[in-house]
Amino acid sequence: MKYDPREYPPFAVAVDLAVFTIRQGVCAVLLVERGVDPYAGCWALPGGFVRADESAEDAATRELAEETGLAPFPGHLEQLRTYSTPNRDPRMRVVSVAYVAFAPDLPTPRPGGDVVRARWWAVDELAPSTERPRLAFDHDRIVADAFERVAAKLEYTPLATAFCPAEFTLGELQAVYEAVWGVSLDRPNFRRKVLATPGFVERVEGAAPQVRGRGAPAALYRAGKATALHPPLLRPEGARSFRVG
Amino acid sequence: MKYDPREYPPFAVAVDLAVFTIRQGVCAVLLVERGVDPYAGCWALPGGFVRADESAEDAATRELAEETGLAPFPGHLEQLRTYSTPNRDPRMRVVSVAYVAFAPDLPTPRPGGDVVRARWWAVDELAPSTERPRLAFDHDRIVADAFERVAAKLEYTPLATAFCPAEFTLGELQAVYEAVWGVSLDRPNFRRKVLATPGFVERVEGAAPQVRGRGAPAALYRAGKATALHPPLLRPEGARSFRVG
DNA sequence: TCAAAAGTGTTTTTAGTACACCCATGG
DNA sequence: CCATGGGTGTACTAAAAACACTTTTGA
Repeated sequence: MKYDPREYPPFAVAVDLAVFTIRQGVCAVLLVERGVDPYAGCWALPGGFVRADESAEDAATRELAEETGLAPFPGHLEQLRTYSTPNRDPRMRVVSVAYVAFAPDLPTPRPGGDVVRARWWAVDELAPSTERPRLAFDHDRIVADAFERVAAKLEYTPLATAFCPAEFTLGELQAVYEAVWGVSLDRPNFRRKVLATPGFVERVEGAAPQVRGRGAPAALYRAGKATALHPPLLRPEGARSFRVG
Repeated sequence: MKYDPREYPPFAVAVDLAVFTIRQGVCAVLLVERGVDPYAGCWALPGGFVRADESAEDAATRELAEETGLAPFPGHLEQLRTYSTPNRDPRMRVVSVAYVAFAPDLPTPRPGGDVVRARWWAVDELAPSTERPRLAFDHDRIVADAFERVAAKLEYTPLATAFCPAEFTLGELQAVYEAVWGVSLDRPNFRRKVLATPGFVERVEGAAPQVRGRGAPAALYRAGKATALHPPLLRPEGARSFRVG
């Protein structure tokens, strides 16, 4: 490769975060309202520029801690993909590395910096067929890709546990699957499947705290050591899977 | 977001291509030998810088056509992930968006530009336990990630057909699976599985050309319209799946 | 005592596996 | 005529789906 400067035009590199959680049985994503142009007043994914001395992963981790106020972040963070359409940001050439985070129920973040407001949006509120907010840049596309990634990851990894607190019941775990996939699952079969998969969950000895409502007290589990599910827990036919835009 | 220039330090953005094919029943990846420092004499993935007016996808498509000499490229191209460790390129800050390509057997590319040589490397030649060539930058990591992506994609998409010519026999399709996964599959069961999956392959009327060796003439198929396999074709336990480095 | 949630059991259906076997072709 | 690859059939096994049922708690 030659050193002709025209061969490597300068780009700004940013990260965008699609942080998902389950609140009241509904899958939701965190958006912030932009206070400045471009797209002032629009909702956008939280994010920021990658600094000169850090990797995109570092930038995503840093922004995630800033945005949620929690360090270390208790959930799961992974790279989604990179968006690089030339005019996706009208100000300048910005390449954005998008990340997906799976979070247990977090406190609603306090606004700060250029952010006017921040709130959780149920994924249904952003679904294509509904009246939905206008998102900044290509963030509707990123949200759709991110949500599809979340739904797919639940099939072949145990990452549904990343939506739960450190100790959880099988009912809570099932609620994660049902919220993300938009279906109801057969409880006995779900239970058998989870317990039959080595390393998915580990039993925690001790009674279940009876703060979670009526019914018999449930056994508590924590996340196991497996990183993949063999065989996978495939979503049923009618499961939700939307494309925004 | 403010317009403080320190917030968006300049980066060079590059694409790297991990192009895989099946040759003589072996899965192989295309590498080029670098002629200039850094890493002169090392083998590297083909790639180049993203130009000011194109997306990373465009750059990958362009490089793929240049590298293989074929436009349009007959196989499948998809984004893998982005690598952004601060010192991955000693010259300057380079963020690289890596792509994976699935190719039918291509002619060995002619060198050109800064490339001294180019050749196909069997994935076994790059496996961790063997004496293997030193790869430039973090390309051993990218190759490993890319190969894992290929092996996984065969499970739940019909993209094995992208390794085959436009018309192919079920034996050739099975050979793709066996080469990538490093296992032998039961032919009757593989056949049933493929034919039972709607949209995986379509029958092509007409006889099979008897140029492919001995045995009875095989029926010809072409790729179907499905984009995913329901249910997936999971690799057996002993299937190959290596991490380089 | 009833609704809600946890947990167990059983039957049916489906998908996957492991084979044995015949056919067509080229050397 | 036999090795090689294509194609069919069939029995066995494992997993998934559907659903009935008991238990434990809070209201």
